[in-house]
Amino acid sequence: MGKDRKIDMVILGLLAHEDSTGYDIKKKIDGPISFFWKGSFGSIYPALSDMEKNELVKKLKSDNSGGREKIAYHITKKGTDTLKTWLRDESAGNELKYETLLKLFFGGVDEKSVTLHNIEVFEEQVRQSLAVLKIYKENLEKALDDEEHKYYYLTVIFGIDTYEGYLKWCKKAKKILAE
Amino acid sequence: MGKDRKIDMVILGLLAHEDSTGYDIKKKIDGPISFFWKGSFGSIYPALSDMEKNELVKKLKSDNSGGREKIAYHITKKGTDTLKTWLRDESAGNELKYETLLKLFFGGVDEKSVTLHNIEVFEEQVRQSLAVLKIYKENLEKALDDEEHKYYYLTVIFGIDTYEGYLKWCKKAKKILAE
DNA sequence: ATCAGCATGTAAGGCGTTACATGATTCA
DNA sequence: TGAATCATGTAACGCCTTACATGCTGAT
Repeated sequence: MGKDRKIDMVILGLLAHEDSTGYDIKKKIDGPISFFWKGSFGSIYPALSDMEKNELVKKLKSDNSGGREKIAYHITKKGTDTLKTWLRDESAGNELKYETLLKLFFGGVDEKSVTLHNIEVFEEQVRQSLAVLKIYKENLEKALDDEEHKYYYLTVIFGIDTYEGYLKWCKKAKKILAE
Repeated sequence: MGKDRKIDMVILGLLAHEDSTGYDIKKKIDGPISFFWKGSFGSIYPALSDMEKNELVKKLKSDNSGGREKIAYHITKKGTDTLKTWLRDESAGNELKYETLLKLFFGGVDEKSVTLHNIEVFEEQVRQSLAVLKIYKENLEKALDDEEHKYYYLTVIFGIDTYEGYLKWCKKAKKILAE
């Protein structure tokens, strides 16, 4: 019976920082957040509507100057309270669906070369993601005195540490398989 | 339009190793696989039915001796081929929904102590999972000559490497926040 | 002219969870 | 007797993705 939609918290979190349109929110989710969460228009717009009905967000008067109408949203007091309640709730469902690991686990069904190739593909993806994260990190280190940026920085180094661990594992795994 | 249900592959992968009932499959998923994939009865039984219709698995004659009837399934040639096709497909959607990171990212909205506490809760969970994985690892190292166990072993050390990375990050993060 | 990007939204449908329904056996 | 475990399945419902519908502006 839930009302447990996490996309609501993502939107509320972003709105707590600044008023945004659904389109803006989508762009932000596709940025650094995309390393640990995803969201599509098909989930963002309905979530905004629902939250407006529940008075967690408020529509600002739409801007019709230039282009299609733009509807920016502002977080309400009730919205901020909801966000804080969620932040203070210890329980956090960290659900991973790691298809790479699944393929690895069942690798014995097929030839060894198949698994080896899958590891290499994974390694390449990780390397690319890591490169992006390192650029984020460098830019952030120039502005670390800003308290707001600190939290962002922590998620970025989380990604870097994790991905570096993955790369180490890839090397190890290839060696073990070759034996 | 997809027919892209990954639970099918989990089931097929497990059946490739040995004939099992839906109940058995659930237990196996709740074991070591649970670190990177989840599955409930509500998804397993319908998946088995569908795959039987599509001739990927075959019902073995049910065993009525003792307790409720037991229906074991066996993977067919078509099932094995489907599994291999998936294994050989490079694309792997590694979707993470990391609520801990989400809370961290929006931590600036609330007091610092809230984030600090969330990190500590996360740290404790990781520590516990790590302990379980290390037991798996020890047991596996006694039977590493078995080629089948090698793949299992690789997933376990993946978990260990990853979680150790998380712990390192937790320490770092607490320090940065305290500054 | 045409295409990419801006911008909002709906519709269909897949995937999955939780809770429920059912019922036998084993053990305290 | 009652709880736990074994065992299969269905129903209701929630969440999300993809694809579609719509239409403006600015650059090529």
